[in-house]
Parts: sequence; structure tokens; C-alpha cells
Amino acid sequence: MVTIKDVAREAKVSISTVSRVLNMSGYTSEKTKEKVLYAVKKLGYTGSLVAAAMIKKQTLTLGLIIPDIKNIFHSDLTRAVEDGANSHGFNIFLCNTDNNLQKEVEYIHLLIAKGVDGIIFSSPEVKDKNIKEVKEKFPDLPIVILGSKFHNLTINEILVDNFDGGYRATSHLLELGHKDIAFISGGIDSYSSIERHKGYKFALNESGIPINDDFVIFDRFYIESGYKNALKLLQKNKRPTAIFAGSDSIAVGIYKAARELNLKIPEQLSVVGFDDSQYAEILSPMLTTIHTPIKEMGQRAIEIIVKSIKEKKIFKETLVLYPTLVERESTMAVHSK
Amino acid sequence: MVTIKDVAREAKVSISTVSRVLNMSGYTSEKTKEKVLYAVKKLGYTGSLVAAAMIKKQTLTLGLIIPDIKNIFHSDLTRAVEDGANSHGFNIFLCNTDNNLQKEVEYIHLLIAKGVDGIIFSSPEVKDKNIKEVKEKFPDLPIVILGSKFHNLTINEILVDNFDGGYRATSHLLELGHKDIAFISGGIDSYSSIERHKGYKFALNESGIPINDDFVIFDRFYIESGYKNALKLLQKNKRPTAIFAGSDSIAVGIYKAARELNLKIPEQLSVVGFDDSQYAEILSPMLTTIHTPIKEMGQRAIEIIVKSIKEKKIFKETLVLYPTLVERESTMAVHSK
DNA sequence: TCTCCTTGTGGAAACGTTTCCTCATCTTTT
DNA sequence: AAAAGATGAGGAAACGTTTCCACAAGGAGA
Repeated sequence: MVTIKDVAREAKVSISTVSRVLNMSGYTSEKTKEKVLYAVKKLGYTGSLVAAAMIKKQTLTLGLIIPDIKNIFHSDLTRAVEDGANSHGFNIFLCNTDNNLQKEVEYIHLLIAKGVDGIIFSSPEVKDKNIKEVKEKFPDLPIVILGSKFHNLTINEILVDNFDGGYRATSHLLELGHKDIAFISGGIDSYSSIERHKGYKFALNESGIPINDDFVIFDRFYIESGYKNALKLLQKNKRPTAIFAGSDSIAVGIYKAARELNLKIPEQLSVVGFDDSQYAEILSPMLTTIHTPIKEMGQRAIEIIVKSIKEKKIFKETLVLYPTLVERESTMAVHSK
Repeated sequence: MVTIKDVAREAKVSISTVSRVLNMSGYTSEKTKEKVLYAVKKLGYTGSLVAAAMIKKQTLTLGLIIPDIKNIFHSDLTRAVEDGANSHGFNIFLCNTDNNLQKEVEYIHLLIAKGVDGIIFSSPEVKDKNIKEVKEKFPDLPIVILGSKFHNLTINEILVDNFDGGYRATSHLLELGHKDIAFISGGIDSYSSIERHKGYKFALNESGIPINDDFVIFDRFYIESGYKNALKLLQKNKRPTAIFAGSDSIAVGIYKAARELNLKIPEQLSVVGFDDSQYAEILSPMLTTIHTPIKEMGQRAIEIIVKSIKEKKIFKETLVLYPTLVERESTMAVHSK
């Protein structure tokens, strides 16, 4: 491995001079600059960021902790985060936790031992005590949370207004004349599920439609969960004419169940999803869904964390982004009987 | 930040002793071991792997270079790679290149500057001269390539037998009585496209069916590309009764085109995909496709690279995995007219 | 009793950078 | 002409570990 020493020797200058040239700090004459640069090229010197990290206390590395990259929401998000990181000269360590708190805590410790400059979390399903612990033990580490709320901690949060999203989805169905609207979502302990449910209830109340508790199901944000619960729901004596799915994945499961029961979407069953992931346009009929600005979430997460790192200051910024309804083909006016 | 010095002072032993205890190397009495461990716990010492990396010349970090994590194939692969890495104590840097060689080379340099212990590539679309350069400049860096062939370089390769996959897909359609079978795939410079095409041709020849060059299209491994080309293909006077898609994404596009043209799958058009990604079960009807052992590819990639790192030796291992046909709902016997 | 292992511990060098400090020269100001 | 500032470059400390080496003490074998 060729080191800064080799370059210094080759260029017949001191180590400090080489470092200064390469970092463009302090004064250097044009002549020595050239000599150094020539030597660098000649030897193919690349430098060691790990040595630099030791003294600068900066690794230009970020940790990204998500449940599962196979989940379409998180792969979209990860891409946005990585792009943003890269444009600021950062790399990201990808960590899949499967929502397992034990796995998460191990990743956190590893990341810190490796000297990451910040950590971005996206764990929508879990009320996370690990994060509280990190915050206590490493108060100076910049952290951004995506999609969950932490009232008491000085931690940056980026949220979508899930209440608003739930409200929009439900309102859309109400406008189409639906009265029997079910709601299938992720875990009841998940912040986004709860808020979406609130929006759902609010819209129904506003229209004077009583809430039917049989039509509200909290399970998980997965295809399987959508399938299983839709199957149950659609086989009831009085089945809903529309379902608001807490995520596009759940909607995929609902499609599957509907197909199995020979229910045509949207003629016999309207479906609204949440996320506007890749799935939405693949499904047939294409899914009407609530668009979450995933890309913007990722970008903003990076902006905030990079700012925090550059200014060496811990903020508590809470950013709320707003979802929108994307009408496609999976909803239509309810059939009057 | 609490360092090993603090622990040594707290435990009233030397730095070396602390290090020895923590690394379980050399001799240490039970008594001092306890003292050290107690101090570690008391101070909440975590250690700095970056300092350790300096002297050990090991960062326990791997680079993973892919075109795009949003691509379903690569998110599945990434997950497998990350799991494998994690189980060996490694972290991965995720790098999305969009098949851009310039971006790729920048990532490579960054990764090397950060001291990664190895790099895993998966760039199926590009014949990669960057890799040759890395190999020349850093001959000791373990590298694994997924899905492409490099004849002359001492680089580990993990391949699926694409010829075999192409053959199986086409044979399946032939067995169902199809004679007009089209092939839509990724770029003509991509190893996997070429091999799949060879398998396709071989199967047709074997059945004595002449190759219709109008039915062979090389474009890109994307949904859009499948859509666009299927649209063209299916509007010809003599349209194919079956299409073999070079990837599941392409198949998704074909579905879209078929729907637009009011062609029922599989009654009027049979489709076989390639990859057996998440898409396959989401599509309706569910996609018959060639299963590529993505998970195994990821695991093996890690095994090989970790072995290379541990033994500090560069191998050239070429591993070929075999695809299988997964019959679902998108193919059926051709209608006799 | 003497030598030789085994066990246990500490000191110090090394890893490859950055940065602080010092010193020298040259230019400008008073 | 002297003082002050700007420019340029090198020496050495520092970052937080691991590991090599030296040394000491205790027990075993001759």
C-alpha cells in the first residue's frame, strides 16, 4: 500500500506539505503543489480515509437502519437516502433488522464502534426503546427518525401526516358513495397505523357514518396480512364495499383475496392503498393510493443529518410532509342496488 | 468518548492488558479479567473499530455495488448479501450506480480509500472495464462478481446458467404447443441476455422451429422496456402466442401491454418470466417464471469473499447455479384453431 | 539448586493521517 | 532601515488501538 510517506519521499517534500496540498489547506507554492500532484499520480496514491478518520473524528459514513430492504417502501427510501448521502460525500451502511429489537441494538453498537457520523432509522412498526438508550449514551450522535414520533427526545423526525392520509383515502371512498368501508393496517402499536386509523374515523364521523369495529383490523404491513384479513372480511354476511389498506403491500393481499372470492375490483370492491410504491402500477387494475413522498423523506433526512454533522450541533427538527391521493383504477362509485 | 486508556486507568492495569482481555488473546488471570470487564461496563466502553482497523488492516466492511436497489432483483440480492455479511460480522456499504461507469469508478475509489475488505459487484448490463482496472491496481483486494463472466481475470464469479434457464423457459412453451414464441430481454451486451437467447434458440432448433428474428428483441431489463416492445410485437399481423421475457420486470410490462390490447393471459398469450422475484406472485395471473437462486447467490458471494479475506488469499472460484421453472398461471396450451 | 517452561503484566512502537507549532524568507508598511 | 505581516515548508504530537518485546514470578524437571 502506498502511503503519504511514499509520496513525500517521491516529491522530496515533507509529509505535512503533501497533506496540505491534498486537503487544500494552508499555503503552498505552485511549484511544490505540482511536484506533489505529480508524485501522487505516479505512485497511484489513494490515501486512507480510516487514518484520516482517526484524527478528524469523521468517517463520512452513515448508518441506515430499516426492517427489510426487500420491502418495496424501504428500497425506495433507501435509494433516496443513498443518493442524498452520496451527493454529500457520505456512504451508508445498510442494516436490516426485521423489526427485531435485539438485532437492532447490535447494529447500533456496531455502527457506533465503526464511528458512523450519524444514524437514520426507519422502523415504523416498533416503539423503540433502543433509540432512547442510544440518545442517552451518545447524546452527540446525530439521529433522524423517519415515520415515528418521539415526543421527549431531542431527535430529528420526518413524518408524513398519516392522519391526513387516512382522511383523504376515506373521504375519497365516501365521495364515491361507499358506506361500508373497512380498514386493514399494520400493528396497533405503530404510529402510522394509529394516525391513519384516526383519519379514517374522522372522515366517517364527518359523514355521520357509524364506525363498525368489525371492519377495522390491525395486523402487519405485509401482503400475507392483507390477504388473510381481507379473506375473512369479505366472507362476512355483510361485507364492505370498499377497503382502505394501510399500505400498498396490504392492498396486494386484498387483491389476491378478492380474486380468490371472484370479486371484481373495482366493480364489486373498491380498494385504496397507502405509499404509492412500485406495486401500485403493477397491480391490475392499477391501485388508487395515497402517495407518500418517499423520495423527499430520504432527501430531507440526509439534509438534516448532514447539517447536524457539519455544524456539530444536535437539533430537534420535526418535519411533516403531506400525502396526496393518486387516483388510478381500483376505486369506483358504489353500485346502487 | 471513553477510550481504552480510561478503562486501563479505572481498572488499574495497563492498556495492553485491557486489549488482551477484550480480544481474548494471550494470558490474563481471572482476577484482572474481572477488573477490566467491570471497568468496561462501568464506563460504558465500546471501543473504536476505526483505530483497530488502522493496525489490523481490516475494517470488517464490504462494498456492494449494484445498479439500483429499487430493482426488485437487487433488493432481494442485497438482503441475502447483507444477511450473510452480518452473520460473519461484516457490514456493507451500499452503492447504486445506475449502470453508470463513471459513478461506479468513483464508488470503487471511495470504497478502497475507506479500506473495505472486499467488493461484491452485480452489474449484469455492463461489460466492465472498471473491474479490470481495480484488479490491476489492487490485486490483493478480494472481489466477487455476480452474474457476469470474466475470462481472463483472477476474480470470483457466481453465475446462473442462463443458457439453461432460456432453454427451460422456451421448452416449457414448446411443450404447450406454442410455435410463435417471442423473446424480449435486456441489452445485447449483457451476458445474461446473450445466454438466455442462446438457450431460447437452442430449444427452438431442437424442435425444428425456424427462428423469426422479428420475434427477438434486446432492450433493457425494465418494465417500460417490456411494455413498449410487447406493444409493438403484439400489434403485428402475425403476433406471437407466447413471449419469453428476459426478466420478471419485462414480464410486468408485457402484462400491461396485453391488457391494453385486450389480450387475455394466458388464454391468448402465454408469458414466461425470469428471476422469480416478488413480482411473480403479485401479478395476476401469477407469473410462470424461471427461478434464479438469488438468495443462494448472495450467501455464496459472502462465503467466498469471507474465505478469501480470512485466508488472505486471492482465488478464482467460478460457481454456477442452476435455475428451475416455476409453473404458475401465465402459461397454457395454445389454442388449436 | 539450577535451568527451563508457563503464566501474567507493562512499556513502547506502529498503523497513516492531520494539525499545531516553529522557523525562514520575502514583501509591505511605517 | 526596522518592524510587521504574508507566504511557504518541515518537525512532531496526536488520534485509539494492537502487538511485539522484555521482564518477573512461580512451578516442574534434572
